[in-house]
Amino acid sequence: MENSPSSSPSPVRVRFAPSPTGFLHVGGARTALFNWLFARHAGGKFILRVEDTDKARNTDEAAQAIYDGLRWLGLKWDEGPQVGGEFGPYFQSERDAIYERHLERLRAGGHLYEDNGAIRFRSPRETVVVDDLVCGKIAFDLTNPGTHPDMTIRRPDGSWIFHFVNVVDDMEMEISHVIRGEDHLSNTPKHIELYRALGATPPRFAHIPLILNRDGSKMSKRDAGSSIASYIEGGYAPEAVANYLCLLGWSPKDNREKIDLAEVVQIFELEKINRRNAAFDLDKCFWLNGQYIATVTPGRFRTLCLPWMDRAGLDYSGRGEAYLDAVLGSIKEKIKTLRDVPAWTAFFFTDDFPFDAEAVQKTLRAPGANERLGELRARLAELPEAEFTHDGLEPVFKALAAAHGVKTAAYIHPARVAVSGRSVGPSLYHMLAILGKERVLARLAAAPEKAAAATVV
RNA sequence: CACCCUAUCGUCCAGUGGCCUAGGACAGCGGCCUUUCAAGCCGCGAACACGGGUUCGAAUCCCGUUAGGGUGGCCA
Repeated sequence: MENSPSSSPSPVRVRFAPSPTGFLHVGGARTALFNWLFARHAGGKFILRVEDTDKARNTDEAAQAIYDGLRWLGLKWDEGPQVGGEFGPYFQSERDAIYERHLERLRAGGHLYEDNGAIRFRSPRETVVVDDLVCGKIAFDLTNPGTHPDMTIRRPDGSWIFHFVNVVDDMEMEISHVIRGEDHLSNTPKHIELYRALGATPPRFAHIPLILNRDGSKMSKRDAGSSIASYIEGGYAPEAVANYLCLLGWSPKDNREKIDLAEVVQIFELEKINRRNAAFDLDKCFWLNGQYIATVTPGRFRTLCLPWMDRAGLDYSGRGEAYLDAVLGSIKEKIKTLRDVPAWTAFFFTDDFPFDAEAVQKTLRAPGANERLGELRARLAELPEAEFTHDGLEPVFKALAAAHGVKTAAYIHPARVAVSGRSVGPSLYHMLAILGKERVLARLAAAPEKAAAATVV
């Protein structure tokens, strides 16, 4: 009565089988991630199958969001659309002949009957035990047709119903473990009936808990953070999102939050997955993203930043790679998302940078600001080029402030706004050192005029 | 309505009979530092849903209640 594991070790083959809706849901992404982790851990295959039953229109476009999302997360599939494989086609819309064949087998076995033109599967009416890797053994009593009606597997128009094609595909593709959302748990006994009627041994099942909103409601398309695209567009690092998704229902058990995906592959086990639904905490994902950005290697950080700088039209190539890396290094531990990159770096690459109205009003137009900028410029002009470094600049500011009996901040703030147009940004001395003496002096000199000209809202 | 799953701080996760006056993280609050900050550092508040058992002993096991989620489609 149970779908017990076959005694002979079969290769691990798992699949992610989304329907192409035009976007990749975080819940789906996590299901894909867990499948991928399990496959990688076991040295098996991760397969992508597009369940586009009776949705022939725009399939390619709609499926693209899924490909993009999975690739972005780093989840490469071993078989499926665009990469091929021996078990294709990987679109249900192209597997009609296969379904027909199995339909005939069921018909020959006396498992089917017609109902108003639709085809139904006659349930054996037994108690079916699902032995789930996450949920344990669960007995479903299917003996009552009133509560468990025979499922339809084909519509009068010839199109197929999910339960049937899903089972046929998993069987044909030799899927060893079906790892899917818990919303399918109650359907699993029906699927097992189908496998048996088809003379097949059911795969192992692992139903993972669902991802809900913070308030416990079901996450819908419109909820913030429900689409993977929102993370791509929001300036998240894929490794941060993947890491966060791992932590929803699974944990390394040692209170670590930041953990490399490569390490998760090593220690991931389906049996350790929580059985409880998880609420999605966008704040924590955001925080984790900041942690990743602050600690990635300079090379990786540059790779993450460049698309954003390109999109903003920044010409960052003029001063060379060392300059670029110095600039990026100065903001790396400060920004929380890649979205911030253009605004935080634009002034490093052009003299025609915008001035923040509020910063101008509050700092540059403050009483005495112009005088201080003038004093500062005079002192910095005397500083040798070679000492235009963090350590060389700091004493100049301090000495100047001390001489006037004011806090160093009195010079720091106007200087920051003068050279960057903003009140927030990288550490000031580092920022000045990267810009270099010439540009700093020029900007200090130009600031009063710019402040006067700037439109304040 | 029936069946299934679940039930530890606001949220995520740890805890699998004694190490728990329950630990970590995010968020919140307070303080410190400071050259801005959505930075850093320190600290505080915050939970075992409820009721019965079992046991020398229960967050951990059992039963019930309640709550949340899922399924019951000719959606996937």
